[in-house]
Parts: sequence; C-alpha cells; structure tokens
Amino acid sequence: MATIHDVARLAGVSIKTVSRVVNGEASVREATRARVSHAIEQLGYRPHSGARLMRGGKSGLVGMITGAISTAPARPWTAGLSAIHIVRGVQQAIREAGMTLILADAGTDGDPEEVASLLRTFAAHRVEGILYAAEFHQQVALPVAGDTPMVLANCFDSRGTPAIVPDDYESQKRAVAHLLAAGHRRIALLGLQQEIIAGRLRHQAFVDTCTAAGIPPADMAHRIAASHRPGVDFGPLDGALRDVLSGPSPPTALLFGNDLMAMKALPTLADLGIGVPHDVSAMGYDDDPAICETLMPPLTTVSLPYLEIGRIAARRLVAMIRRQPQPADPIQRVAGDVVVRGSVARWHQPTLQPTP
Amino acid sequence: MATIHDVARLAGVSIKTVSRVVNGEASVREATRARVSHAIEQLGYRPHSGARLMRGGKSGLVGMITGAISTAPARPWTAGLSAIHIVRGVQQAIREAGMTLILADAGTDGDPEEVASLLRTFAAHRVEGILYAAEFHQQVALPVAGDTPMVLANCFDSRGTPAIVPDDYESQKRAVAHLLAAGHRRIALLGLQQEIIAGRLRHQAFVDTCTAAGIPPADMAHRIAASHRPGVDFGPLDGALRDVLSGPSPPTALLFGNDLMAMKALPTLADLGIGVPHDVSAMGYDDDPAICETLMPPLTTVSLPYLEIGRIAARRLVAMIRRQPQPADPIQRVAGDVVVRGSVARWHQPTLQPTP
DNA sequence: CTTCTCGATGGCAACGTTGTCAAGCGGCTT
DNA sequence: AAGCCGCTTGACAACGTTGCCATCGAGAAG
Repeated sequence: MATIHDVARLAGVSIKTVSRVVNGEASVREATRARVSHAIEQLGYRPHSGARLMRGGKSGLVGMITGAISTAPARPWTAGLSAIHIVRGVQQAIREAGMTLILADAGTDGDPEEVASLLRTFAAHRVEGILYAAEFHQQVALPVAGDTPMVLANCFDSRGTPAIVPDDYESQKRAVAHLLAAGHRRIALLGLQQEIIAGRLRHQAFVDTCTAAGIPPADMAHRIAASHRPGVDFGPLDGALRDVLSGPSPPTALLFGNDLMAMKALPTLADLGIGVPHDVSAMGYDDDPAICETLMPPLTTVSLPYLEIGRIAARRLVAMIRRQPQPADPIQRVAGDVVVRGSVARWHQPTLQPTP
Repeated sequence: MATIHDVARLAGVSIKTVSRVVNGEASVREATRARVSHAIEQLGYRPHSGARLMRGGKSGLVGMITGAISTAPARPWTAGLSAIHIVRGVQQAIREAGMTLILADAGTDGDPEEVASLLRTFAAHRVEGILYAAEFHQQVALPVAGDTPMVLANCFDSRGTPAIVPDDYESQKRAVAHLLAAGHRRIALLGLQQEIIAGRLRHQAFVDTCTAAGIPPADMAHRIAASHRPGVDFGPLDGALRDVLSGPSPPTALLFGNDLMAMKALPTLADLGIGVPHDVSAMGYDDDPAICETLMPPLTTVSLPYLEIGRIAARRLVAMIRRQPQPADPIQRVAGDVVVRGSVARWHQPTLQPTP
C-alpha cells in the first residue's frame, strides 16, 4: 500500500503538503491540490489509520457488544431477533458520524468473562466508545471499561451508565388506550413473566390505564402465559386462554405479551369457536412483520422501537465522545406506537338483553 | 492509557523486555516475567494496536460487508434474515482465529458507490481480509479491493474470487429423495422465480431426481409461486396451488420454495379440505424455526446452511491471509440437510380401485 | 586462566502520520 | 528602498511498538 511519501514524491511536494490535502486544510494552492489529488488517485493511497491513531489518538472506531447475532437464529422469537434492529440503528448512526463500527458477539448472553475479553480487544484497538445491547430489557452488571465512554441499549445498570431502553410502560399504555378507544371495557392481558422487567412494567401500565378509565378490577383479567425465559415456553398460554374466556363475562379484547404468543393462541381460539376480531379483539406486541402481516386477520400490535433505540444510543455515544453536554437523566426511554392492522374491532355495548 | 514505557518504568526493566513478555517470547526469566505481568495488570496496560500495525503491518482486522442487518428487519422473510446466520458463522470463525471483525452495512442491496466507500474505510483501517455476504444466492460484481484477500458468501462473481455458496441443487435433491423414500410418486414443486439462481437450480434438481427415480414427467408438476423479488410476493401461490391440486391425479406431496410459502399455503389447503400430512405431504425450505416449529403440523423442511457458509467463508479467508494453500476450485458449495418434522407422511400406493 | 557459548536484557531505528515552527516569496505600505 | 504581511510550503520531532544487534554475566570447554 502506498504511503504519504510515495504520494509526495510522485506529486513533487513534501509529505506535509500531502497531509494538508488529505485533511482538507486550507492554504494549499489549487494547482498543488490538484497535483496531489491526482497522485493519490493514481497510487490508490489511503491514509494509514494506525499511524493516524498513533499521532492523534483518534481511532474512529466504536465497539459494540451484543448477543443478538448469536441469539437471533437460535431463538427466532422476537425478543432475541429485535436486537438485530438495535445493531441496524447503531450502524446507521455511527456511519453518519463518520466512524466505523466493530461488532462483537458476546455469545451466550453476556458471559462476563467473554465480555471482559471483548473489552480488552476493544481497548487494544483504542475504540473511542463502547455500546452494549442486551437481548431483552434487563439490568446488567458489566465489567468496567476504563474511562472509555459507554452507552447501554435495551438494558441499564446500577452505576448510572447512560442507557436507552424501551418505554414498556408507555407503550403498553398506548395499546390499552387503543382498545379503550375502540370501546372495549373488559380486557385480558396474557402477559410475560413477572421476572422480566417488561412483564412487570406492562402489567402495571395495563392496570393503571384501565383504572384511570374507570374499568372495575374484575374486568381486567391478568394471566401469565409464558414461563421462565422470554418467549421460550408458552406452555401456560393455552390453559390461561381457556381459563380467562370461560368466565361469566369474558373479555372482549385480548392483549398478548408478544406477537408470537398471539399467533400461538389462534388455534385455541379457533378450537373454542371464537373468531378474531368478530368475537374478540386481539393485540400483539413487538410488531414482528413476519407474524403480524401473515396472520389472518393481520395482527394489530405495538412496535418495539429497537431501531430507534439503537440510533439514539449511538448518537448519544458520539455526543459523549465529542464531549458535548449530556442530559441529566442517564436513562432515556423510547415508546413504541400502536400499529393498526385488522385484529381489533370496535366493541359496541350490547343492548340490554332480557334475562331468559 | 498506559504505554509500554510506563510498564517498563514500573517494572524496572526496558521496554523491550515488556514487549517480550506481552508477546510471550521465550528467554525472559520467570521472576522478570512476573514483575512485568504484575505491572501490566496494575496499570491496565493494553498494547496499542495502531503502533503494532505500523510496526508489523498486521491489523488483526477483517472487514465484512453485508446488507443483512439492514435488510432483515425490513424484510423478515427468510431470504434476508438468513444472512444474519452468515454473520454469526463469520463472527465465530474470525474470533477463533484471534482476529477482530469490522462489520459494515451496505444498506440498499450492495449499492456499488456505498460498497466502494466501505472498501475505502476498510483500506484505511488496513483490514487483512474482506468478506462480502449477499442477501440471497446471486452473482455480484464488486469494486476491486486492491490485493486484499477477499471471500464471497452466498454469492459469486466472474473474476474467480473464492466464494462459498449454498448447494441448492444438492439440497433440493435431498428433499426430493426424502419424499421418494416416503413412497411419494406424484410430487409438485411450488417453486421460486426462475430469475433467481436458487429457483433454477432447485427446479433442475427436482426434475433430475424425479427422472432418475423413474417418475414420468406428467407426475412432476412445477408451478412458479412467487413473483419477482425473493419472498416478497406470493400472489401466484394460491392460484398455482389450486391449479396443481385440481387435476385428475393430484400430487401426494408438495415441495414449497420456502417455509413462508408453505405457511401461506395452509389456509388454501384448509379451504380445499385437504389435510396435511394426511391427504398431502408438504415440505418447506430454509428451516426457519419461527415458522416450522409453530405450524401445525410442524413443517418438514431443508435447512439452508448459512451458519456453516459463514464459518467456512471466514476460515477460508483466514487461510488466504495466512497464505496457506487453497483449493483449486474457487467456488465451494455447502448442502443443507432435510429436517424431519411432522408434515410428511408415508404414501401407500392405493390398492387398485374398481372403475366406477 | 582464557575463550567460547548461551541465556537474559537493553539500545536504537523504523513504521506513517500530523502538529509546530520556520522559511520563501510576492505584493503592499510607509 | 525597507519593512511587513499573508499565503504557501517544507523540515522535523513525536506518537508506541517490535526487529535487529549489542552487551553483559555465568557457566562450560579448552
């Protein structure tokens, strides 16, 4: 690979002048600039990032650690897959900032030893910032990374590291509001496990929003329809569904913990002779197009703004690297929007029926 | 960040000795080695990759270009998503080789200008090798990358660049053989577009394998059930399915172009009153667990060995970087295996029925 | 005892780049 | 004419590391 010396020789100038042209500095005569540019073109010269790094201390690299890549194919349900969106958002923002992303895979869900090893690699490459994306909304405890700026995505820690997380509460609130606006007054949440932050927050949002709308507690059913790990096992779903629908005044709308759960619920509903959305409305969560758009009817859901989370996380990291002022609150929440498809119908209060 | 000089000072040795310890060279007394190691630990010293690169010319970086990340969320059907698996395989193999992966996203399907720009970035970072992964099996024409070793994954070019591609022919052959072994003698292929390499190769494999098994041409139906872009539009599917099943001696087994297509076909089959696998057997393609394992019955399919392709591509690239001998044929094909689930039943030749 | 060998360690240059400082050279002011 | 200014250009050191060669001391061989 040609060096700055080769270019200088070919253009008949000093290496310093070449440096000036490469870095777009002023005060180079147009004729000189052209000669140098031509020589660069001719030799296919690219500045040596190692030498630059040594001189100036800026590597232009950002390191990202995620289990997303490893996890996505092994567990294709949305929780894992969505972290891919975070990577995508990060990629975009990092490139916009003119930096380069080093992506590393922590493999088995952030094994601390593995993460520490990756941080060492990053340190060797003098990354200017580090991003960590978790597979699902959770608290993490990462090894410290010296004084390299760091931002967490889809997770947070107890050290006050800046973190961008989904606003599970607000998103679920919007979902419930959507059902309320459609006239539903008896709603069931077939939710995620309470061990998961999202499970807790969304349940809380469900209760709060319903309560604020004057729904009596008896008309908000809540069942946990997944077990242990996110999305892994929906064993409880079938039973919970039958249970919640068998009461004297069954819900007119079902809120599922995620799209996959909604998809798995369809056979049971069909078995019970309950049509969606005619007999009961249904909403998913995650906005996984592969599921939502292929179901019949297409599934109304709430998007998980992972792309946005990635973008915001990367922008915040870049701001930290550039020592720009930071918001006071380390945690930044991003809510998703209701994606209206066809699985929610208006609910009309049935006219009073004569008791038989 | 501490430098080698700081370590040397703290340990009371010369920088050269520190260098020796860091690089695990022999001929350092155990006591000295321990002192230096301790100093390194204490200062949190990491060798400066930029300086190393400058001295030795080895960056330890491998650049990878893919549209996979961009594409996966926007088009969640398997063709796009699977490239994620390639990234995963590459990650594993690159890390095994002790190198670091720089991942870049070509965004809109390998826009040449974008790719060229990424190659420039890679050149600046002095990557030792370059990987390019395409979204689906195709021929590509990339800008040249100087003399940096390069390997293509899921695509190939006309310049004889080493390429690892799925063996669509062999994979489809195995799928057909699976059906033949189950006793099927009338098979329909609801295939991909012929514009796509996979579409052509799989059709050929279908015809060849059936022919070799003595199936008369009339009993191998072939319909194209997707239009233009891979997986985007299955408009033709419904019609093709009804058409192929309406003949006098309809097929006993259906081979779909991919899992998603099989999933979309189910409503039509239900509508026709045809049960799977009782009345007709069905096989998908891709082995997308989200689809295959959630359908009823679970879908028998053929895996697309993307993970393996990524791994092999990365290993081959590392071998090229290390100037190890290369196989003569630049193109390496990897076949997938039949994944047996529940959608293929044995077909028993019906006993001769009296003509009514 | 001298010479040789060998293991352990150190000194120094070089890698490619940019910041600092200085110099050359017109033209303009006094 | 002398001095000054601004524009353009160049010389040189320094960044952190490793390869090459030198040095030093201890023990072995003569």
